Amino acid sequence: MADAGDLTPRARRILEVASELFYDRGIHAVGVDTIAAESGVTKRTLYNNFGAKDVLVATYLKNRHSGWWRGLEERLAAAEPPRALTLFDVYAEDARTSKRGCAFLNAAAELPADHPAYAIIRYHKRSVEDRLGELIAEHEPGAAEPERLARHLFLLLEGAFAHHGIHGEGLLAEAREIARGLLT
Amino acid sequence: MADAGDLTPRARRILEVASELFYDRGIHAVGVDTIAAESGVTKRTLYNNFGAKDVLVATYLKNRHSGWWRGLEERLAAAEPPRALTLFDVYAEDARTSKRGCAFLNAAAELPADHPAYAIIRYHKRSVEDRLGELIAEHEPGAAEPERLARHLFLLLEGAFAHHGIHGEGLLAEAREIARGLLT
DNA sequence: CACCTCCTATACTGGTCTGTATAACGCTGG
DNA sequence: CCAGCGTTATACAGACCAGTATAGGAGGTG
Repeated sequence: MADAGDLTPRARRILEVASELFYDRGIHAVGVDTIAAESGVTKRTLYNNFGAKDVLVATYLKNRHSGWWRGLEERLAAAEPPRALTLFDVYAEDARTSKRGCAFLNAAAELPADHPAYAIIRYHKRSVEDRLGELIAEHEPGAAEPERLARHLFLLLEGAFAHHGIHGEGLLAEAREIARGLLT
Repeated sequence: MADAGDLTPRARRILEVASELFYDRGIHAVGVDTIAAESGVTKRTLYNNFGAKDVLVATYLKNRHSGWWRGLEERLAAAEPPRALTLFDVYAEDARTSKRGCAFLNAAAELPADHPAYAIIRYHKRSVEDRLGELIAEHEPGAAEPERLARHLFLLLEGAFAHHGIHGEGLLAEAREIARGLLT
């Protein structure tokens, strides 16, 4: 399960196509034949590069995390305080792009807990919560219960994203407003 | 897609088995052959009773909603104020039973938006949010922004449940504590 | 030139998917 | 008794599933 940078051009293409299909239709609903055909590549090439579907799934999530994280840090570098709200902005932008919600929550809902991708899901979500905690700490250095506030905002964020496909538009904007009211 | 009460004993058995399998392993991961075999019934009987897997899936969620809702109202009838927190208790109890999180969120993550079951998912979650709004209104009749508070607690509740399988124990208890602090 | 790596093309294995066909059995109500 | 219904048992269709086998082509490097 290499980084996307280590991949040959064909392998990168396979990963791109697989990522889009996994996200849009779900992981179990997409077969390797479909991925190979849509990538314009034979199945042999897919298996030479990834070895198994599970590996491709894990690579999909790992790559999605690192790309998303890079974008987040870029946004944070240009953001003005309170930067914790920037996380809500980034989530809202993701939600605007698609109605399928969070790729990581969707994968977690579909995969067994011992799937190799599950650790990546945990890592991603823990990273988000930890980063949120840092952003809160930098804005409110003397807060009474910083961890509790971080958890509070994290739950708002994740609740809104989890319900994006079910509830409809505007939920993340509302969550952002609620979060803004919780910050001094 | 009948109520569970209208079903023949065999059909009820099929629905029970299918419900457990769908919840534990995911909908796409469970085939009708498995359901029929585990129910001690032939596939013909399954199809005579439900007609198609999609119908069985929709019936699974519809039945799960009505059973869960009955349990919720029983708990609410015996609860002391603020009864909004009883919803957190019920969710926490669900979470204690299984690590697989919310059956409705999981199904939504896996199914396309035009699947017959999707409307049931929307209905279930809208019902929960509406009921939460009522419980808040009865406790704080003069609240400044009751809808916003309801949305706030709803997001805490759903965020915690969505992350139950990822994050580990205790998240719903923390969400409950946060919610308690938001109620007067 | 020879080698090596990546790729193509095609076919296949063995299994699972949803859904249907055919025929017979057992119970229950008229 | 008998007709009807839900059921059993077995088999099948046609498609898809993950993954492998075999053989050979294209391009660069020694």
